Amino acid sequence: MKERIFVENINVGYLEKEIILYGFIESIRKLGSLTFFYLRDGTGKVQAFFNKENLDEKTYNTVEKLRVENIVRMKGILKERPKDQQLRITKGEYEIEGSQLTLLVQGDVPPFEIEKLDSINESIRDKYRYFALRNEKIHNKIVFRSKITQYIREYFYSKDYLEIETPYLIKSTPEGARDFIVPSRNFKGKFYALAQSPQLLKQLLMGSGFEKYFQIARCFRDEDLRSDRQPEFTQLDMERAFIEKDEIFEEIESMFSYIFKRLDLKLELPFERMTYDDALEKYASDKPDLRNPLLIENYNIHFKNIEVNFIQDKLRNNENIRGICTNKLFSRSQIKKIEGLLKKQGSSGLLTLSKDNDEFNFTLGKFVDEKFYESFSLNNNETIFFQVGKNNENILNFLRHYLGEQLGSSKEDFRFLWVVDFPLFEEDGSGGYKASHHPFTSPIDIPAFMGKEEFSHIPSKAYDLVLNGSELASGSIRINDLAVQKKVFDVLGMNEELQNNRFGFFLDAMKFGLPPHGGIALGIARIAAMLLGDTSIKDFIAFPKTTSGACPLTNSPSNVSRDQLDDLGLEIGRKNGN
RNA sequence: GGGGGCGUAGUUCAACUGGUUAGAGCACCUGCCUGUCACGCAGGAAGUCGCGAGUUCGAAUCUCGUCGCUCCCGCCA
Repeated sequence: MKERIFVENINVGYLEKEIILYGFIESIRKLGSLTFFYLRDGTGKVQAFFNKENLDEKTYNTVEKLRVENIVRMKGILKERPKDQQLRITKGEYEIEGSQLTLLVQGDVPPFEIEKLDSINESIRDKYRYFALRNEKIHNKIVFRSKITQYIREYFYSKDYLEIETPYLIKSTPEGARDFIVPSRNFKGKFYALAQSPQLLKQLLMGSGFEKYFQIARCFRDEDLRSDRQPEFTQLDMERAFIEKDEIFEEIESMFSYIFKRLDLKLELPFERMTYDDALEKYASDKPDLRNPLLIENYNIHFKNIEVNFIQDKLRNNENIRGICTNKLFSRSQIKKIEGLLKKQGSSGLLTLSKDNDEFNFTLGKFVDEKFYESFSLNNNETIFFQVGKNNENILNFLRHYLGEQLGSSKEDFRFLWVVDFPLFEEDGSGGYKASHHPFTSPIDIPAFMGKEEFSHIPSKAYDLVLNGSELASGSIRINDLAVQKKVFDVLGMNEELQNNRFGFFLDAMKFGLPPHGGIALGIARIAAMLLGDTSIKDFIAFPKTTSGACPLTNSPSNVSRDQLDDLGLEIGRKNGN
């Protein structure tokens, strides 16, 4: 008995020979006694046809019964197709004249047409996800992601890293994201949490002498979703002992270089670097998209002497006048539209200054003189968009993006960027502090930090890797000194008891000594999505959740039985719905 | 928690200011068809207008509530 061959392996060597294929039926065309279709297997598509005249009755009856998405085995002779007939499917230059057909499975009529998946409603696609995944485009995204994972493993193994698993059922530590909690049967009334990341455990591994660790780890965070965020997601998690951040940057750059090489893509090294402060100042974002060349500038000094009350009030109130200069003139209605969009983002208004045929046009034109205009050294056909405000980065960021799109900034390149020196803490809005990365991040200047009483702007050794405006990775050099760690916990408002309660095991480990260490974690689905130019990660996950965190395919979350609850010593108290 | 968009046949959409029996493409079913590849032609079946109230002589359409999908803000150490 002859062996099956895969569509991708079809080649001239099989011409005029009998081959056996397995797969799914797509796009049937019946023309009397001729029946054409595409046969699709896991590797591609090829056209096949059956001619009634040359078939035995049994095969003919099977061909007559054939429906789209049926699962078959077929035997036939491989033929070359005339040049003018070839199609852009995987093996367009070939076709198979079938002689035998076995209908392995004839399922129900499909819930939608696979080829039209792009326009099918998300809820339908998700409910029949296994079916949607037959679509070539999504199928290939899952394949692509698998390749990325493979290359990452290849890279780290080649560099002598150990892949070590850490538990998913761990102790709940309510810092950071909300935990998914898991009740314990043996310890009734107590709970595990699903790991938000392997953070503390990988740090402990550093203390165990595993100096080069990596893991492709699932992370669970019970927070609201976005198109680039799922409640469970996979990270490449890595950590090394005796290392500083430049070495981590080099390692990750070298890893991407390897991935790009395997994908036959070009990549320039090293990646650009920018401090967090610069990123906010020039791009109003801690993850700037460098494909957009527009920069934000501070124009306070130009407005210092103009006689407009609301401007002076705002400047006295420590608000800033920041703006973006573009080499284009905008119509009144375009500007009105932009102002409307900005207001939706929370802006209180929009000022513009432009120069057309040496004539200046400024929103507050009647309140300013020549000196004001001269201070800008504006060229003809340029327009500056101003925003007045404080902590209005989201508005400026929106404006920069919008103007970038209007001016047609490139969508093609891969612009990697390290954003460094994130602040150690952020104000939490109620007089306290919260960790801006996580509480295990080392300050840059430890002695200075240990002496401080005020913690607003302490630069830390935390860094992000940004690609085209999307955060791909986040990491830091960690604290490995007990006193420093305890002081961070203090600043976060945790008293001694709480520290021991939540992180006692970790503080103990520190007492016995953790080497200096640091690492980083990269979102795998995001990498795959970004490399293909997608903003949503959903298609890179075989069975994703909806934006409410539900799974329409399996209908989770769902109720559990009385018995299950009894086993766990649980009772449903307050609840919404049924 | 807040804001925007959406929900009508298996599916994608239409149905004006409320007004006869809610339409169309694709898919599906039947028949014809030897080079199709968005095959073509003829015919057919197919609907709890997301769900629940309300207004009205009359609701897919208006009002209120509710559920779901999606995008964004908050949130995501």
